[in-house]
Amino acid sequence: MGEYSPTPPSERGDPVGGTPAQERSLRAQGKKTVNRLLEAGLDVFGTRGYHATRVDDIVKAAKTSHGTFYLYFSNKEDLLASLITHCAEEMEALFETLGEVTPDEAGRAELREWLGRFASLYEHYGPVIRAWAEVAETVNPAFAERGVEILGNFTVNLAKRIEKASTNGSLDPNLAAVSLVAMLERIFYFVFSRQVDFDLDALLDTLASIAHVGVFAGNR
Amino acid sequence: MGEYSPTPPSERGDPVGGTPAQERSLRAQGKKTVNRLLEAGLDVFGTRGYHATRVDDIVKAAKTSHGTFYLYFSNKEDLLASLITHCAEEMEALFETLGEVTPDEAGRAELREWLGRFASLYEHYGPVIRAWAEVAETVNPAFAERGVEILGNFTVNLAKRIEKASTNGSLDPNLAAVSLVAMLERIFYFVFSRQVDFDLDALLDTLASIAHVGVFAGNR
Amino acid sequence: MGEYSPTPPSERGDPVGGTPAQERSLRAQGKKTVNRLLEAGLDVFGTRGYHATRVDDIVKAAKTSHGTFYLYFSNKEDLLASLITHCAEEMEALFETLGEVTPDEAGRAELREWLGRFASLYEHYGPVIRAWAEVAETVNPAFAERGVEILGNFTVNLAKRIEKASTNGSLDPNLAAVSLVAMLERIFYFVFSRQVDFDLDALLDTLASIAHVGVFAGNR
Amino acid sequence: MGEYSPTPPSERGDPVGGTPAQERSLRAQGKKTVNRLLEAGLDVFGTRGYHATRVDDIVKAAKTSHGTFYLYFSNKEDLLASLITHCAEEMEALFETLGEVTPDEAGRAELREWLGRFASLYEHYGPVIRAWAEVAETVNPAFAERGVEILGNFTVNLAKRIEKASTNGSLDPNLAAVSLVAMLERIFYFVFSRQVDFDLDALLDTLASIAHVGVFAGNR
DNA sequence: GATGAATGAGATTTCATTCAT
DNA sequence: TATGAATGAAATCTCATTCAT
Repeated sequence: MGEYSPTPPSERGDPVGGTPAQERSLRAQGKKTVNRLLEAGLDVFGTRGYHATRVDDIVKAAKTSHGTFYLYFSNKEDLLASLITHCAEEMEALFETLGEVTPDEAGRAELREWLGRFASLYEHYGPVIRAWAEVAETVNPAFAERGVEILGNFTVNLAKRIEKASTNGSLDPNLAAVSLVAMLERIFYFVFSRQVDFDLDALLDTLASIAHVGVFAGNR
Repeated sequence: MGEYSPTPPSERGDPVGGTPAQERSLRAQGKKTVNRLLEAGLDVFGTRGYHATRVDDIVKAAKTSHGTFYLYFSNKEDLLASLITHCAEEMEALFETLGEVTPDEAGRAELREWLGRFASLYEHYGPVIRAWAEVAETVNPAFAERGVEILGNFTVNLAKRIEKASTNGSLDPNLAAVSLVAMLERIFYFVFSRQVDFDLDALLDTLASIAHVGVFAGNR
Repeated sequence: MGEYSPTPPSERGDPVGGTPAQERSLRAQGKKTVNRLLEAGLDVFGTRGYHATRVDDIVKAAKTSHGTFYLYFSNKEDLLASLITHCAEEMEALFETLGEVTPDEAGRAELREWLGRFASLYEHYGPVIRAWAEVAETVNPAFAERGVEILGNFTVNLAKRIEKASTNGSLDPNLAAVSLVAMLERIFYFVFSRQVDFDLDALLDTLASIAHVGVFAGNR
Repeated sequence: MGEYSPTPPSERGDPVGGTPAQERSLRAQGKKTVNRLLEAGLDVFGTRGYHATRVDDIVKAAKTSHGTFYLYFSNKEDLLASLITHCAEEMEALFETLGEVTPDEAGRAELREWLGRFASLYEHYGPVIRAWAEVAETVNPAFAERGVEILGNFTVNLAKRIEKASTNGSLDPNLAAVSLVAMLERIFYFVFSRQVDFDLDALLDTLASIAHVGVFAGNR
């Protein structure tokens, strides 16, 4: 399985803190704390779901205090925004890594590899991606815009390749691209939230197959 | 487009109220109130999302009072349970209506029709379906079980047909079935929550195409 | 001493509740509670000062709960706004009651009577008037506007009379009017906040004298 | 206009720091920091009001840190105390400068000059004077005592002169003195907090006139 | 059957103050 | 001497739920 290992925030140069954090200059200790909070947030969003998690949960998971939380983030949504920023970067990077998808076995393999990397990313950032969608719809239009931007870019890209590959007239490349992304988002959600219990490798094979044959005119 | 018109609760014989309601026998006025609350709930869940809606929102939308709400439902979750019951019935009925999917044009048309009906159902019950997934994951395992039951039944069903049609070895029928459902759930969510703006008919054509070619070994 | 008895909110037809209260329809009990809160607020502002009073203090004084407070007012400032509305009405009414101020003894008496009424109003609404000024400067410009409007009206009025009476060239009627009002506001503050301990009647005599002789060209 | 230029703390030999500062001996840099904090405090009290300013605001305005603040002052009140000490000294000095107020034009001019100096002082120390009154009432009786002491001295002084000048029986010299001070405090507050927009020279003329004619038996 | 009123537990948020470097 | 980091007590505010009419 083609692995893609999402860089945890703590291993990057500059953690992106929330609004209050950006108005201060952070030293090493401060950055460490920001990261602890980000990771705690991701963790708790994953287990309790974004809406159900209270700032208190995050603070406990990060072994720090309420006061400290508000030193770096203006609220729970602000922390989510930071996570989204990180996640968005990873997604954009990932989206660039999809090579050409030919109708032969090589094309299928390319897809399969890429799906594996996507699954890895989703395994890590799933809670953020789900919260992102929820919040985009109801709370903060800015999140929606960023999402549309990223998905849009990828979709356009994907659509071009579909167009090149496809001989199927009833298949709109753009719609097909979005449909694929939708499928991935939801099936990974099912898998990683343990609502269904599947063998991941088999699933990735199946997804690659559906995509390859269904939209890239791949040989069966 | 093959239309499927989900029966609104108000047009059925017996509205399914929440726990408190079931312990009493409702007269005409009571039933009307239950229905107003159910529809208000569905409506508000749609605009604000399940977690963000407060009992107060529902009560205002239904033009009634807090006291009245608790006369018929024990809490917000109880109201969701009622909606889920309705929705589950509709889904089960819908799932039965998928005929045989042959590799030829007729099979594609069958799929296409059925997708249209699913879209109609989703358009109405989308908020419930989304809340269902959210809540299943975190709040109430009973919801998860009911979901697994329904989806499981359908999936098994679908898988059998895929198996019959498919000649593609790398495609696990069960996984393919779930993947299809996942795709539909998410893409309809995108569409009906207006996060993307598509022509529904074209989308349904595309979805039918992907499914037909990708998993039912349909001709291109 | 000419007494002016400010109508307590509870004796009026319609208590002016805060923003949340205006969105609901209040029954008798609700109105009673609004009034209890308003009076408690006035009371506590008086003893602790606006800034130092916590919602908790008001709630305790009104013998009700936090929840109830926020049922009728959106915060402490909102309650102050209500009190200001009441106070502003009383002030406008009071300002209309100043008759002509002639240079003779009758004029002095007229002033003296009116000052007594002002003192009474200030005794009741002092805490509001002080908070009004504080908050106007820093928190909410809307309060400032209302204040300027009321004082402006009165000042213009007063200035006209000063102009009629005065033969003193170096005395700008408008400035004189504002100066008088300033003097009253502050001296009453000193007196009623017990920062100085004076005989009120003697003080009113003195104030009447200063005003009469100093700006109304009254005989000594 | 008779100008009185209040010595800024920074130009004096010994800045009066707060309690912690007095327990240590300050070098040049320390004194500079104390002064930066004092001036920042005065500045922020002016714009946000004493109660609404947080230590954080002062610290930001002084371009220093929380830690540093507490190196020199034990809290916000302690900083106010320092400012009050400075202000009190200036006021006492100012109060000594009022010469004899004769009924003729010279007396009026004397008053007018002095008022100009008072206005200058108020322009600088207004925020302190206002905070002083607020805090005296509710927080710290020591402030009240100091205020009474200063105003008392001045009032007694002023009262003697009023008594000498006055032939007006209904005018209690003490009360008249306090009333004058009250008038000045409030009208300068109005002017310098920009709640009203007046020509300062004209205002001073008017105030001088009211005081001269109203309490010093001056000729019109 | 219906409603507005009331409640209080719990969540969020602020901020003065202390601490380690 | 200076500073950013951390803390936690206390305040604000929300909202599901119960109650009296």
